[in-house]
Amino acid sequence: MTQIYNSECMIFVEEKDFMEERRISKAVIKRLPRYYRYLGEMLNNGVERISSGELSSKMQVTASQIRQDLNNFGGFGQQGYGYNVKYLHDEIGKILGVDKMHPMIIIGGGNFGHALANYDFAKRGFETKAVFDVKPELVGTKISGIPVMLMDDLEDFIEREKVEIAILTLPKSRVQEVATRLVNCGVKALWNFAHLDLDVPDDVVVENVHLVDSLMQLSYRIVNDDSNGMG
Amino acid sequence: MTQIYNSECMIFVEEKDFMEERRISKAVIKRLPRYYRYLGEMLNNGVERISSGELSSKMQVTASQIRQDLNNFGGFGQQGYGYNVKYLHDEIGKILGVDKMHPMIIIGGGNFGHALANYDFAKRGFETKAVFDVKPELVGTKISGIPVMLMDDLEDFIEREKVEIAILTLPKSRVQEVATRLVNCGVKALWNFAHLDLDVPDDVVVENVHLVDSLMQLSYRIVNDDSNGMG
DNA sequence: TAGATTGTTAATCGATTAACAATC
DNA sequence: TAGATTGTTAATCGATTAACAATC
Repeated sequence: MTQIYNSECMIFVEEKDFMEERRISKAVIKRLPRYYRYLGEMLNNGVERISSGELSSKMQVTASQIRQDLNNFGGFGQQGYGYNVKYLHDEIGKILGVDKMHPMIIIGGGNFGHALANYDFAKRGFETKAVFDVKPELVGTKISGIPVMLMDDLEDFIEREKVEIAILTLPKSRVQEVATRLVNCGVKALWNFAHLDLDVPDDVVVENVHLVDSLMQLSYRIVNDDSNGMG
Repeated sequence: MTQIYNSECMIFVEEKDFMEERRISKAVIKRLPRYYRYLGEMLNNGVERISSGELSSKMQVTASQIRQDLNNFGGFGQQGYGYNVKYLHDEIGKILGVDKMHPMIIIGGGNFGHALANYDFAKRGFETKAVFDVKPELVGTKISGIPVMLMDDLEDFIEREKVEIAILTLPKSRVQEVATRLVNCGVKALWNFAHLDLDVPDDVVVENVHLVDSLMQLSYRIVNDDSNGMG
């Protein structure tokens, strides 16, 4: 931050330094993948341009919010025209980092590990390089083309393949220990499916998928059915 | 709402009618399962009482927020003492509706359907009654004790077993059609794993688990590494 | 040019944090 | 009782919505 002189109101105001990025709120980041998805679908349907107003009614958010969200990252539209669908889609892709490949590994060869290995994340910029498990009988097998490896090879493999993301689908009791091991050998991001909050350094990114929490929110809304009043 | 007389400041203010529930914000509801989880763990560890201050440092949220959140639902604590862990845990359980059993079905017998069928949601108040699939060869088999059934039996089964929740793990192309079918025979809540926003009546509860969106948020945070500045 | 629609500032709304009187 | 800690009101902060000048 630098204090710069604002001639308009004759006081000093704080302004961002040139080149310093604005802090983007979590709420905005959460909405980006949804914009990306809708734009991707329009692109598939051959839609060329879209206004914030049209997108607004499709997505059930205000046009104002769409314009505000996008302008956190720059002006992607054109007055009187709107947004070019392909351009905007690709730009959001770059913001999200899905224009680059991110090497991933899955830790835990159970049901969820299996399901995630079969999921085609590759088309969105995420390539699953291996599934790690403790059971020696699984080693050498493949899950939809992805090799299963032993935990002994973890550190070597991560270094060799420059793994960025680890998907954690192991039992609660073993997750923290493995997370620490991963962090120690340079994994930047953990996608955590265990029902547990991980303790990792600040520079490591953790995204939790707490299914039980999600189901409980669903349950809350069933039980506390607010059909009364318009709130 | 009723206008009641406030003697203090000599004006009329709006007050909630007796029995009318306050609208609870989504942010609060989202935090409840986490409180429930931490309290459950303390309970297992034999902790009897906890203050908002202690819980605050354990959970990395402000004590103020904890007290505000809880007081949306009533006063569960005692001045000078704090909160009784078991009591608070059970009360939040009731608020979330996990004190009652919720009959569920899974639609889609693929990898995710399998993984979810194997997951023990039952201990948290959710009982999976059946897995539905289109493949006739699966019918009659069981997935960890849960029978696999044909889609033809869907409506009958839902009525007979009073199914409340349907877990949707089918291909994108078929989800909306099935969702509509479920809503038409009285299912109250959909737990949607398809990467698609469902169109259902307002009184039907939808909770989305958009894994790709979650992964993209992770990706955003890797790419836009904000190690600079303290924000 | 006139009409449309953005980018952006200002106004509003809601959520979080701070403060403190009530009370166990 | 004195100390602790809640419940709750007030202050602050941030996010959403509205409005409109800029401009294609």
